[in-house]
Amino acid sequence: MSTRPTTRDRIVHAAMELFADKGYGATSIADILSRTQTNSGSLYHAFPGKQDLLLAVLDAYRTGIGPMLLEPAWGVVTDPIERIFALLAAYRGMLATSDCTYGCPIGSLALELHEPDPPVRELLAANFQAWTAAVEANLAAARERLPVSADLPALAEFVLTVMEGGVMQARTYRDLGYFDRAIAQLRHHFAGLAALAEKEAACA
Amino acid sequence: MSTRPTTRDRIVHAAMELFADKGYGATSIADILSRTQTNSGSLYHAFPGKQDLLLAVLDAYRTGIGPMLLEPAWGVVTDPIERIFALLAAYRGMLATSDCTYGCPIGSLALELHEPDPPVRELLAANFQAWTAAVEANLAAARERLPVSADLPALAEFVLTVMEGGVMQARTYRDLGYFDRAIAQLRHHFAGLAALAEKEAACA
DNA sequence: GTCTATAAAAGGATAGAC
DNA sequence: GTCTATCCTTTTATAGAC
Repeated sequence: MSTRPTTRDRIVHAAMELFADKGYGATSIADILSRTQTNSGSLYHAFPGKQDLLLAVLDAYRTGIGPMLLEPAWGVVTDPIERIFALLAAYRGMLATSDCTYGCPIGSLALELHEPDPPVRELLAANFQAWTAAVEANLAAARERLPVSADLPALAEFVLTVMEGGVMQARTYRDLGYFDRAIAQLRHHFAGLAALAEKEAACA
Repeated sequence: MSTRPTTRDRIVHAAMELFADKGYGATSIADILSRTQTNSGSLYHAFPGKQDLLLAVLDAYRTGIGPMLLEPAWGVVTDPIERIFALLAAYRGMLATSDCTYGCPIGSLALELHEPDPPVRELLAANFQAWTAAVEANLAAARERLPVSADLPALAEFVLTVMEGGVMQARTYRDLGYFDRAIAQLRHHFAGLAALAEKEAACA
């Protein structure tokens, strides 16, 4: 099943790391070649140009969101609301082990690329969508604990909103406290929704 | 009072626009020279290098936050909580008139620059801090309408969190709805806090 | 599919006259 | 303080042998 990675895969993997670490524009082809110990001929054999490599990277993030992000985060957690906060805790862990340098690579690219070509923008959006869809599925699983008026898609988007905004501040201040306080506010938000739902249940 | 702008000021102004429009890395010195109709000698006479120009831009944002952002946004609004949402509405307006392209220039730079030199990072943080301080002042003015347990600095940070996260998604999807729904969730959050505060007042 | 060599352009920055 | 001309490096990408 697990055969040795192709040169193409090694290049994509190195590009993922470098784009996350330095940004797309600040990563040169030479950086990628040096990290993978390949020559430009190999890279341009696999990809027409740098932007196509970006597309491959964004596609890898999108298809990897389950096995690389969600499944590890949800290992032992089964409660759907807690799974949402376990996902957020995974981002906290990445910030923590990187000295508040590594946040959300998709968010960084989304704000770095100001006028991305349509295919790039679509893949950025597809990544966000896959993320919020996973959150929304958990919200749906906890439907009875939320007010009937709750807009689940909007609430799932809001979780992403808070994660990205918290990551941005934690990175800027190099202080995990900014992320933690954002998540704490989100906890309060969910607690308020749960209280509303209980009140509704009592009146039914 | 208002004398003709110096060449230095015209360069800073052009750089503000271009950094917001294309990003720092994607803006070349030649771009700035062409927009200001100046020559490289003038730019390098005013600034040692490109990064120093970035510092001047970030400083201009910081000192301009009152007259350029807060005061216009707060023109007719006096209620402190509504002033917070008027500020958010100002960002909505900028997104709307730019086809969801122009969001928060500070946030974009904060995520574009992955390892900014300390002075750059400090100015990014100072911009965030000035913004949240203005929000926090409004929260303090509405102190009696918020629960005694409310953490005003954390709540002010949360407003920034939601704004930045909402801008990111609106820009990525090129859809203002993502921003609007984030703000609507924040409205609910404030409504919940107000309800808590009223309950407290009744029990006192 | 991978190698070396190199083209072709763009980038930041400098020199020195005026 | 502004002008022109230019240096030097980096960058993306290509050519063609193996």
